[in-house]
Amino acid sequence: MESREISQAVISRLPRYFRYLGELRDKGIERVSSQELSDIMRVTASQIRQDLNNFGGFGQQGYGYNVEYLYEEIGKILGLNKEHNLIIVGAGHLGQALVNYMNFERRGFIFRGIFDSDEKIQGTQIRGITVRPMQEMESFVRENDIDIAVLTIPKTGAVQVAEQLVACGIKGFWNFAHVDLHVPDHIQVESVHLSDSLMKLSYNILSHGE
Amino acid sequence: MESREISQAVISRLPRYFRYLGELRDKGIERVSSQELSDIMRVTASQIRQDLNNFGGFGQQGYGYNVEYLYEEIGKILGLNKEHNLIIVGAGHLGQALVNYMNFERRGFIFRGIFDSDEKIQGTQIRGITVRPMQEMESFVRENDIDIAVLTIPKTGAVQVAEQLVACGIKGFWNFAHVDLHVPDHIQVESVHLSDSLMKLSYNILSHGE
DNA sequence: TAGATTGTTAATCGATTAACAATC
DNA sequence: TAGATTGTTAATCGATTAACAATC
Repeated sequence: MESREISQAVISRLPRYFRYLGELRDKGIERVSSQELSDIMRVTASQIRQDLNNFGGFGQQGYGYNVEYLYEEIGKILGLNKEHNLIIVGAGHLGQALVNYMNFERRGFIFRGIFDSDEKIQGTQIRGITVRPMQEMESFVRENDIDIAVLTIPKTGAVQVAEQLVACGIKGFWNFAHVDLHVPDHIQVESVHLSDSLMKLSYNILSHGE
Repeated sequence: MESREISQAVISRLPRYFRYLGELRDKGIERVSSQELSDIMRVTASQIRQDLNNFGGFGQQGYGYNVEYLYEEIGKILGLNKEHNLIIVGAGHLGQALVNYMNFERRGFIFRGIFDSDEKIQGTQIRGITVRPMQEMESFVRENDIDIAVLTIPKTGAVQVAEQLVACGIKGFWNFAHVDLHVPDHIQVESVHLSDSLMKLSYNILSHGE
């Protein structure tokens, strides 16, 4: 059952719905119609209804959607009701910034281990978590039920590290290395290519055709 | 002239072409066909040709594309042949990480100023750049020909800071705050919503329908 | 019940892929 | 010239929007 795949375009929009619903909830608003949400979020009401109905009928005709309920349901769809165990590979500036960012933890994404090949920082702590040598990574992942590896290492090492982690049964990568990871189908990769993003901005800033 | 707008889907792929062409160039490879590039990049050859032809005929029948030339041309399309002056607003962990990341500078994105409302870090330096108080931001932007503002502040402050910067003539925002910025049409926003990205990964990790 | 608004089907739009004539 | 490969048009596919019957 549940044979139709839901498109990544839809999935990409869910966190945004989740965010706006959270804000409505925090304001104490109880119900919202697709049209009201459409006005706030600047997407069509049609798209909102279409998107939500991929996952079930969360609304009620003549009423709209219950904010609290829809918020909770989207949270569940996104897997935010479960804890995720993460490791971070690469304790440079970006790795440290991510570990220090509290909001991930609030959503159930818990950093369990930090790994780095630089001996000078091994043994130091970042937000109470010890930086470990790379040699310990594989056993750590196996023994601590790690779901997600965050790669904040230079691209040269990333492919090989990813291979190791695949062999240890990792489920997904949050990849900040500037390289495309090729992993088996059942393993997920979400890449954040910061320089690609900046280049896109650079393009859009140029005045085209006037 | 140049009346047709080029879709953001195409623009998003340009940095990736640029990256692969750079790698081919570094390997000393002189020419590449759309089919070869297709095999390496795992996109269709048709898409590559279609994408490139939005900007002009860079290839040659029977030969393919000259790697060096195409690399340079895509760089120009992305505006990488020009320097961009950036400021960063918010000198927290993420802000520091971005300032410290050398590769942006290599591509012509130069951090000129850092601003933060926290008096304790004002006056300190990050990679040789002094952290300034927010009050100095507007005049700094006006006097230093700043194109891009990188927002690494909490979402509560972001909207108001963005408004100020729009009034100072900023061209674009690289927005890491967890909020959607609404700015006039001629101003560009490229958002990096890290938690959205992580939630998407979380969804994809769940085993759906088996 | 009447009004409101969903869930869902149908229509449109845009993006991707295929095909092939042009041409190096 | 013959072979290769582009540039570009046509066909397909998928995603978005519109419309409306179902129903609370």
